[in-house]
Amino acid sequence: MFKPIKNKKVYEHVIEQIQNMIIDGVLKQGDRLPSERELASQLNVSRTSIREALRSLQIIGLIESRQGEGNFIKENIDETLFEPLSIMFMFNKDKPEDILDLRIAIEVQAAYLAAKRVTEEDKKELENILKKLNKVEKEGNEKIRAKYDKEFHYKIAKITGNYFIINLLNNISSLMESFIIYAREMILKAVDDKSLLIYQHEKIYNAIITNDSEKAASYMREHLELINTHLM
Amino acid sequence: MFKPIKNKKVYEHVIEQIQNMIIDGVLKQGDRLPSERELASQLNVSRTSIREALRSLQIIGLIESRQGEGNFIKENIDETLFEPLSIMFMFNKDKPEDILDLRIAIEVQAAYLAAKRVTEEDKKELENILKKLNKVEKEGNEKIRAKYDKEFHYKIAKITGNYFIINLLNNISSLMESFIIYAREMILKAVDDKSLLIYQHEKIYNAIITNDSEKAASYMREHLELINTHLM
DNA sequence: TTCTTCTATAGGTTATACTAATATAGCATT
DNA sequence: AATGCTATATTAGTATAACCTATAGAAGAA
Repeated sequence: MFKPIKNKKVYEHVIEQIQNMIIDGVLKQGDRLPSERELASQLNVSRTSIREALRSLQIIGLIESRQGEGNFIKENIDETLFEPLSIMFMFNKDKPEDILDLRIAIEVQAAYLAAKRVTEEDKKELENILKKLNKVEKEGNEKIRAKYDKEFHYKIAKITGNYFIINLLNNISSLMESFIIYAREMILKAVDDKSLLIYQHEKIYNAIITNDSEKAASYMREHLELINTHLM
Repeated sequence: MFKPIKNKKVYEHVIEQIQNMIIDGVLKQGDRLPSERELASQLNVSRTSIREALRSLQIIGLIESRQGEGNFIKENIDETLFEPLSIMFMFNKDKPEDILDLRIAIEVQAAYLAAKRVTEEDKKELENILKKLNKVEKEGNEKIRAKYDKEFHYKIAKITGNYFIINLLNNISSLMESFIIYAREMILKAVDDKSLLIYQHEKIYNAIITNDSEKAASYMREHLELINTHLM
């Protein structure tokens, strides 16, 4: 008979409004929001509520607060996922290897899609990275080796053009580095037969440039499984 | 050469302390935090700062605020990723199909791992779901069909025991449902040859119960690619 | 016992005052 | 003309106090 009154929290309303303004294109990346006081008066709520909303938007990576300047829609939202993934990792600390399996999921699909979508320009870039990688593979410097290795995998993700894949891979890498320090270097040291790694990279590369998506995926899986077994 | 001076915001300190208490095991899932006023006095900061910290922790899904009761460490953090993924989706609205490729990434790996880790009990459960699915496939009700279809895929993710995979799949499903309403029903309607779907599900099932991870992965990919093409 | 009401305490919201960082403009020195 | 300084306005960051609202549990009434 009697209808219940509204319930939603004020700060939730504020979050919603700002999100909508972004969806509708009123606010774009890099734009500055009205000042907290102005927002408060425009929405007719207290500045505290505005701030709680802004704080939330900041944590999920949507805006950036700069004291003395204002609140801005983030240009680069590549780290959006990092915090939540870290949280999941925290509660999952018994099984850190799970993150490695997630990485395989992403990278295998990345290789598959890359083989389908690779352009001529991509092929050249990928070839360059591979050449550099093979060159330093014979020298001693682990760090440089790790750098190009990372670049190779990252480039493949880039070729897919899939924002989620690029982003997830980035975040997984960050997470791995935070928790398993120097993971990559350790892995590379653990693998005795360096030429095996070179060979695997080349197989992946060849599959991608010949648009053989199935093979690209399975070679990538083979490559990452090898690395995983050495990590355990 | 010159190092920047410290700056950290007060609420960031608060967040850090609470996170550390969780990592160190002082606070466990379901535990109640001290009241806001008590936290404020214990940490010697204002309640405003405490609240901004708590609000942030709430948004990333770490705690839950219940008015009149208190703030609690979340029991079930399955929705942790949803918000950030939505944000990414917002900025990526030109290419909604990217989420489908991410889904393939997750599910292909899920099938691969499931084939390796499946137990006898899992096999029975999966078989039951498959039987129900085949049964309703011939009847008309799309909704029930969609329900069991979803259950089949979810069970495979569950078998992996990988928290990230289960969680990501959940979130991707939510996201798909939010943005592509009734996606699953639409897909099922679009695929003329129902028996093809049955056949694909059975191939995946057989690969998993015979521990053939390679085949499980490739059949799963085939299955999802078919669905994707019908969605575009 | 069962139901209602009261009460203490929790989070939710507002208002106000102050602190700290930043950009800008204007002025002075060189 | 370039640099350095200072005052000022504007912004976010923090603190405090008061009050609103939801909840659980105690107290009381039936």
